[in-house]
Amino acid sequence: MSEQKLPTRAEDFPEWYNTLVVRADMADYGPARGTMIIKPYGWALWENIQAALDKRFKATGHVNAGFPMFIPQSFLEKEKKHVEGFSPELAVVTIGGGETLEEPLIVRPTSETIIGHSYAKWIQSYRDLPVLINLWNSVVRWELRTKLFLRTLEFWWQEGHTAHATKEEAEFETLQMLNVYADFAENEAAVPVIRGRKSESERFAGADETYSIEAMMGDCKALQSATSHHLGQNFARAFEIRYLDKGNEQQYCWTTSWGISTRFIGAIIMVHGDDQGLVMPPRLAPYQVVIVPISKTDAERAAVMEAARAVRAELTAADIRVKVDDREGLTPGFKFNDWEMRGVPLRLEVGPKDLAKGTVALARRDKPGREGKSFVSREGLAATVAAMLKDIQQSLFDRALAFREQNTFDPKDYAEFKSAVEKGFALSYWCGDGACEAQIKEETKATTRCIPLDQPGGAGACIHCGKPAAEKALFARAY
RNA sequence: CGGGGCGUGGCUCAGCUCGGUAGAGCGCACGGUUCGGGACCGUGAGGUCGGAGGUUCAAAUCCUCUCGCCCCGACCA
Repeated sequence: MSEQKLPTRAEDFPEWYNTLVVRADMADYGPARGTMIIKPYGWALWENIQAALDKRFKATGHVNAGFPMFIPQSFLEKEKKHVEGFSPELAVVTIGGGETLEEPLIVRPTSETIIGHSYAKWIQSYRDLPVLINLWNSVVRWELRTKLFLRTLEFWWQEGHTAHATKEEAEFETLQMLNVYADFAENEAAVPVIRGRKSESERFAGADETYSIEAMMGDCKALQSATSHHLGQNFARAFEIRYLDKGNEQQYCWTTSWGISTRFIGAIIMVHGDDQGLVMPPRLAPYQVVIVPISKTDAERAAVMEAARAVRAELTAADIRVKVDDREGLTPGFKFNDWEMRGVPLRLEVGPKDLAKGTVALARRDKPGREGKSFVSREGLAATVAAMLKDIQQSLFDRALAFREQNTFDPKDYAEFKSAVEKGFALSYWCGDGACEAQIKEETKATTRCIPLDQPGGAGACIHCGKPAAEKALFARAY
């Protein structure tokens, strides 16, 4: 149950987020610093995210498997850049069963190394390729500053790991999965994203190329929402993942990895949420419709509850996820606010007046007050509701896209650039030089989020150093 | 790790300066009146005041140590 008054996004966005996540029953703090408990309501959202993604992974030929959480320390050390990238944030087990271990075990921060070990054993011939495996698991990274869903010591995610015979196939896979993520984000979560390539400094430790989808949050900061890595032959060489080609020659495989995490829940919250609370995209919402029965007398209550259950049955039959709020002792007004905070896309009210008229009241979460409220006939209700959910889904996407475009700038010079990244995204020509990038970061706190795949074409001068630049980069302050 | 703040019922906090019977609001339980936008009344349960040591006739309050958490700076899906 919820209390009143959430801080507004305008007055304190981080506080709005922290309060909301806990109040809306999405998650709670774990007892160990930086850990997170995902509560049933939050996990229900994650399950819907998983289902939407898993369907897409299967459709592109992938299969799921389970890999160990513990990785021999020596594995991490086999790929040089990979160790360097991850060693500061590893959790290491040194004691097991009361004995000091001969070789410490790493709690997986990601599974490239143990995958590499296995693929080396499994792959002998070009006939064994490609290997297309996905893992649903949790990983541990010892972060210093944590925030529920966005950065915690342990987080849940999926990591895909594939091995291919050629560079081209691996490249295709990397971009294919990037597109899967973009499709999921936009069409399931109603989160508009920018697909792009990471700069060298933002690249995954051990990758030749990292791609990401980037989204704008309600405070105009960027959130990397999923990544897809072309690992080249780096892990193949480190772990001896080789195959015999048709000409009977040993070749190193080309591998990829790609992931999206519970962090994406943070994106959903920060993209769609408003000052009333969460706004769940209908396609992923744990409950798409909440029915609030309204009655005074016992007789009314019995009749209203019967109608509520009948409506639930009708909507459930149409594959709509419905919750009847039959809690006693709470006023309807309280329940309205409660479910608005939890972000249920559509509220359905059934009261004595509706029974008399053969109607129900519908209130859209995306449109507050009278504007979003309508009274509709019980006839054909499932179709009415389904259409409205579809409309809400679309309007959430449209609104988020408009917001991003409104806050994305094309600065003419570096002075304009500086104020642009204070306010939102800046799309600017950039020379690609790491030192230049580092200076921009120091001066503005903005980083290159990605080099968008969709480029305007042509060329220009780097927004910072003025050197010739072939591509525009997306700059923003980021989570 | 550097700087700042805080630990008192489930939650938010008051009490500490000036030592003397642990408080409030919210939440929770029960009873009643309510119910189409966050209802109200009554009754009640619940705390070794983060921990250890010290000073004192007496410590939430004073002293010492310790643990933990939050916020701000260097790394990150």
